[in-house]
Amino acid sequence: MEVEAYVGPQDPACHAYGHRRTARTEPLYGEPGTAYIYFTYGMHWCLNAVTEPRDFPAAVLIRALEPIAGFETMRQRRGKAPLCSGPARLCEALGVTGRLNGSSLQRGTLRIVQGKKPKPGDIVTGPRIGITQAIDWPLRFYLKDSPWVSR
DNA sequence: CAAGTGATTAGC
DNA sequence: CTAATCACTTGC
Repeated sequence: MEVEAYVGPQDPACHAYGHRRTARTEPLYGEPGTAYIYFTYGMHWCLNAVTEPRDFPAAVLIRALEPIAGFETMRQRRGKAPLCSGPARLCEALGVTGRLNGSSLQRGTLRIVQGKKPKPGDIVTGPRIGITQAIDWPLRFYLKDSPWVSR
């Protein structure tokens, strides 16, 4: 329902800005379809999908999902609504942690698969949330009028 | 609105 | 080594 793009070495908000390559950012340099999962603010996990070929460090942050199954499990993990609206909320609901960092999102236990194709014009863009650099880059993409987007 | 929380990072 | 930062969430 909602993602943000972090588009590589030239993007000041990307963890791999200036080709920063450390233990944390290493998965960003991997195959497209790799999970990049990082821990932030001392308590939250965030899930990204690596998007570009090996050695070009770019990814999309998954910010919101439409929950379609496993409500009871997600409810137990989260304790409350919203279940999957927010990058750290959806990780908690799905049980996503650093254990899956670097794994394949195409063949692993956590997968991203083709869903309903949105109609032209249903996806809109806007500024990314929660960053201080390049805030004017319209790299947040979300489904118009969706009740599931985080904002 | 501010606090919580600890890994990560740059800079000595 | 130290200190600043942080792609967030919750509760006031």
